[in-house]
Order: sequence, then C-alpha cells, then structure tokens
Amino acid sequence: MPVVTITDVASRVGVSVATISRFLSGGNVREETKIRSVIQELNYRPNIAARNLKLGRSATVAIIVPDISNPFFAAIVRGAEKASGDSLMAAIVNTDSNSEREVSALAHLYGRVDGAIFVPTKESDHEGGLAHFGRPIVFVDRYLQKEKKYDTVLADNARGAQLAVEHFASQGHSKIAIIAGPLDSTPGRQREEGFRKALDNSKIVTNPNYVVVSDFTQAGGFAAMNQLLDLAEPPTAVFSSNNLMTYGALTALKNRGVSVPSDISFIGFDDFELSTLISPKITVINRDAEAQGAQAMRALMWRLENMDSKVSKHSVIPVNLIKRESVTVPRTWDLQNSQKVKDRQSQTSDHSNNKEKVNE
Amino acid sequence: MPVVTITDVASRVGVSVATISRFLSGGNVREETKIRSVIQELNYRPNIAARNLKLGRSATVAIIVPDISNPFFAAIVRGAEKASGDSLMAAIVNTDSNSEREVSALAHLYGRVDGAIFVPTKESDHEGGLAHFGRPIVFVDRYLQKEKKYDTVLADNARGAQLAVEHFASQGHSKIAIIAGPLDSTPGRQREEGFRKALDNSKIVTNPNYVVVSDFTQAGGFAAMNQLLDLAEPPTAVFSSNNLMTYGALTALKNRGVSVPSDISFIGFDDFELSTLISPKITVINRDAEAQGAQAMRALMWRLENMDSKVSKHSVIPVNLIKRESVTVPRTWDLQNSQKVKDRQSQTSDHSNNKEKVNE
DNA sequence: ACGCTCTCTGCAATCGTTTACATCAAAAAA
DNA sequence: TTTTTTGATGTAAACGATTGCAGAGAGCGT
Repeated sequence: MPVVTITDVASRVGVSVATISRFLSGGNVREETKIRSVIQELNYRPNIAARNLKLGRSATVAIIVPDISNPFFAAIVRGAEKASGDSLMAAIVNTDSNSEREVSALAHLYGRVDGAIFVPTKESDHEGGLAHFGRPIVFVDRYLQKEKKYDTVLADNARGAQLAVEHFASQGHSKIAIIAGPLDSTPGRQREEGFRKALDNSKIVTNPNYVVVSDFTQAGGFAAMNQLLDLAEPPTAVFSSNNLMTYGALTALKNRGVSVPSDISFIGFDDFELSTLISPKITVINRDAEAQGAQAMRALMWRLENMDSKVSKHSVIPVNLIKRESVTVPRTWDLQNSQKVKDRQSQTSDHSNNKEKVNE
Repeated sequence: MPVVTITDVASRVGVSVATISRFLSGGNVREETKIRSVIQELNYRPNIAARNLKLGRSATVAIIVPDISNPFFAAIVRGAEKASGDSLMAAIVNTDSNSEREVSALAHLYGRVDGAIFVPTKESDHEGGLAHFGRPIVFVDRYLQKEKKYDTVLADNARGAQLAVEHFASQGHSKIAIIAGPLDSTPGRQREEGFRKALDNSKIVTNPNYVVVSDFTQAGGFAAMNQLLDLAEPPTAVFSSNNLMTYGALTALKNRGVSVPSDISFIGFDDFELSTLISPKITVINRDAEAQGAQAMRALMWRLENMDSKVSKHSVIPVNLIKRESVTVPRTWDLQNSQKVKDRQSQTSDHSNNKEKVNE
C-alpha cells in the first residue's frame, strides 16, 4: 500500500520529475517507452489534489437540480454526466426544490468546483447573488432576465405549445385550455405565451377561464384540472405544461369519470415513463432531455476553456409531437345545462371496469 | 479577482497562518472574534485542493449506479446524497448497466475519491478486481460472496417475496408464478429463494413452469409474462421481481387482453411512480429506497472514520406490502375449454392492515 | 524566587504536482 | 570547421494549506 508518487517514477526511470510531468501532459520525452512501462509497473496515478492545487482548479463541476428522482431531471443529469468525458467529475446536488438550499449549495460549492450546471427552482430568487459564485454557470430550462451574461440551454417551449394547439385545432377543437406553470418561470411563461400565440394564429379567441396557472406539481395539476371541469362550459381539449401536472390532471379526470379522449382530448408537455402503459396512451410534446443535459455540459466545458469570451451562448433544444391516443375530435356538449350527454360508445379500453366515485 | 488565502487573513489579523489554520479546525485561539470578522470581511474560503493534498484525502465519494434515470436508483442517489452532509461531495457515475464501464469507472475514480457506494450491474464481474481500488466500498442491493469484507445494505428480499406469496395464498391462490431476476444477482436470487421457501411454508408445491428466470428488464418481463400465459395451465397469480419487469409484464397482459386482477392477480417488487394512475392500481412490495441510500452513505462515512475496523457491516432495509387493486381471489377456470367464470368478489383496496380472511 | 503545568503561539517542513528558467548536446546552417 | 538553432532535460520555486516542535507567558503551589 505504499503511495507511489511522481518522484518514485522519476528515480526508477532515471530522469527528473519534470520529465515525468512533461510526459504526463503530452510533451515530447526521450524515454517515453520506459516511462510508460515504469508507470505501469509501479501502478502510478497522479495525485489529483496536488495537480489541482498547482493548477488552481478542481476538475469538478456541479449539477444542481431540484429533484433527481424526477425522471426529467434525471435525464438532464445523465446526459450531462455522459458528455463530461473523464476530464471532469460531476457532483450532483439535490435542492429539493428549495431556494434556500440552492443558495447554500452555491455557497458551499464555491471553490470546490470550476463551474455549474444549474436548474433553479424559482429563477427570480437568483437575480442578485450569482456573481458572488464567481464561476461560470450554465442554466438549463431557465433564463435569468437580469443576468443575461450566463449561458442557457432551453427547450423550444413556445414551439411545443404551438404544436399542441395546432394538433387540437386540426381535430376541430376550439375550446382549448392550458394548465400553465408559474409565469415567473421560463418554461411556464414561454409555454403559456406560445399557447396564446398559437391560438391567435388559429383565429381562436382565448377564453380567460381556459388559462389556469398552476405550479408544475402533481397536486397543482390535479386542482387545475378540477377547476377546468367545474367550469360551466368545460374545454374539450387540455394542454398540460409539464409531466407532474399531467399526472395530477389525469388523476382528476379519472376520479371524476371523465373519459379521455372521448370526453376531453389531452396533450402533456414532456413524455414520461409508462406513458404507454396507462389507458389511453397519452399524446405528448417531447424533447430530448438527455441531449439537453449533454448540450449544457458542452456549453460549460467550452466556457471553462474560454473564460474571457464575453458573448453568452443560448441554445434551444427542439421539441416534437408524439401522437398517441389521447386526442380525438371534440365531443358535442349539451350547452343548455352543461351536462355531458350520455356516451354509449365507450373507449376501447380493455379494463375500463372501475368507475370510481368522486371523493375529492 | 484576487484569490484570498490563509496568509492574507493571517497578516490582516496580525497572527501566523498556523493560528488561522488552528482556528479553522476548531482549536482555541486568542483572537477568535477578530479572525472571524476578517474572514468575513475578506470573504476567505479555504482552498480545498491544498487541504486535500496535505490531508491525503479528497473529501469526495462516488456513487456508482447502473442507471440514474431508473427511479429506484435515483432514490438511492438522493438518499445517499442527502445523508452525506456537507463534509463530503458526492460524485455520481452512471454505468449504463455496463460492466466494462464499471471497471473503468473504478479505475478512473482511483485516487479521486475516498470511497464509493456501488450498485454493480452484475456482481459476478467484480469478484477479483476490487481490492485494486484500495478504498472502502459499500455495496447496495448486491452482496459479493467472494468479497465478504465489504459493507452492504440490502433490502429484505426474501421477506418481500414471502409477503407476496402469503398474500396470494391468503386469497386462495395456489397456482402462483414468479418472474425472477438473474439468479446470479443478489436480489434476483434472494427473491426467488424467498418465493420458494414461502411456497413450502404454505404447503404449496412449486410448479417448475411457474418459475421463469428473466433479466430485470422491461423486455424480459414482457417475454416472461407471455411465456407464463402460453402455459397449458397458466398461473392465477404472478409475482414480478422488480419494477422494470413489472412494466413489461403488465404490457404483455394488456396486449393479450388478460384482465388484472379478475383473470390474474399480480404483485410487483418495488413501487413505481404512476403505480396508482394505471388501472388497476398495482399491489406492490415496497421498500424505502431513499433510506437505503442514506444508510449506505452512513455506512461509508463510518467506514472512512474507522478504516482499521475489520468487521464488515451488513444492514437490511425492511419491506412492506402495499395492498392496492391487483390482487383478488383466483377465478375458477373451466378446464374443459379454459373459459372464465364470472367473478363477483373484489378486493378491498384501502391500505389498512386489517387481516383479511384466510381462504384455503 | 523557583519550578511546574497549561495553553497558546510562530517557525518551518511537508503534501505531490507544474513550469519558468537555465543548460547542454546534437542537428542544421554557415 | 564554426556558429546557430533546436529540443529535451534538470533545478528549484511555487501552489495553499496542516502540524510537529519548541518557545513564551500565565497561573499556581511550594
């Protein structure tokens, strides 16, 4: 268990430590083959701490996410980690969607990492205290309007909402609702804006009741969906702005015995595991979250090599529509009493036997 | 952008660097308050690399998992990371369920981390080359029989299988099948063994056709379920050994129009997100994966403080049965034509632990 | 006064690298 | 042949912390 250092290698080969060091960093040396074999023989590994100390870096970057057990963030982390190669270590930090944890994580990471990939929970909470971190940060899915100097990697949120609306419209829907995320978050805002714009483009007038702003959580989606269903004139199509709210909304629909898509058509933003196991299979707007994470890591690595560059880079990840079974033509509503007309042609679900009673 | 070092603090306060260092590590010093204020004022942060170099450690541990986007592993990571406090950084490594990646990760991590939490994909691939890593490793969910010196944190796998079998038996099932994981993996083996033993205890003779060994993947579960359904006399109850295989098995059942639970009762090992959104809600054996990760981190930290201790620690995480809707009494098969008879009795779906009546 | 213990302090060595600088031999140019 | 260029090498000074050692007062019993 003797710790073998560069000095041991040097004396064994019969050269100075400088030569070994130069060899390690790719310089030309005379005794290359001998050095190689001695390193092998002694099983020498450079001491990372010493190298980092001398070089004034840590060769580590942080990936700060609200919740690693959310499949979406897990995919981001995975993509980023994969793109990091083995020159960098990735330290992941879970903030539990807690802004205070975020700032304390940033403080704790200071000096420990060379940079960070950051998915803040509430971007407004970081308008000020970021410069203090003093190292490059790449924001994923969030764009700090006050801090334009940071690089970002966003999804094409507006386009996603647009695709959803267009798909609904192409099926004849005009009573189209959105369960929006917080409007002070980038994806929440951009998806809502894209939604409104797409409605305009399709010459559909926006019913204010059909825009319910929620919070990207499952409970929020549940409540929002119920709110929509309680309307005197409920929508025939609903676009949910993220996967968690999609879960909640679908649960609400199921609880109230509203059938998808025969009663209401549904599209969710972000695909989710098991989306094909549930009935009906849910049509979604999808993006490659892993690619997004990878792109963020590349951006960060580029920035670390080009610290002096003043231009900030903003890339956007494309989205696409995955058509499955949750969208169809709108049903006809009896407008007199807003009561659903009895529907006899039930959906082709093989196990649609459980019609649970509503118990909030 | 001046980097402030311990020397700056020392000269500002008017003492030697040694005093500052001692203050930082909790020693008694005269000028405590002044030092504190100067540190504040200068915004001094100790250089981690220098400290690590001197102390011969990295203050970093690795968490090596097959796939971070699998919710189960995500929960492990989350729990471990949470338990690490802020004395340690956690570097997560994704191996894509690839044994070669695992050994290269171990090699790459050598010298970079003080220890690791490791969930190998195939434990048999690491019987040899582990000592070479030279640092403590805590295994999660895996137990290397040849390498008894390592600490482990396992789930109570056998007990889980036993709970499933007992629950089936209590409903009157005797044609009980298992979709098992690889028998050369700890959870695969222990769950299969627990299954057989529980069958024995219940005086049910094990039908070899009802034990199909698969591979813990979704595709594997799919194939295994189909294999069971193709039997001349299919089981009336199926226990799936992990969540991925559960997805596959449920897909197979759905594809073939086999109804759960009226045609076949089902229990899966490990709860999964959305388990309540799909119909029917799946009864599962659950364990607290986050607690398991936390326990692993605690074990590793303990080990780092007690490197000389020869005794290896093995802890086991309890499991419990979450009753939902996928288990009921076995239907009666008309063996003449294999046609199902109408069944009226269905299981109560609340999670209370009231004893259900035993039906032999 | 003296010696003794106790607590705090500074000095300086050390951890294992990288790299500016000076050297020096061999190859190229004269 | 002599001079210049080239390129690999060794020397030694960093990088920023921790800690063994010895010294210096303070407190106290005799």
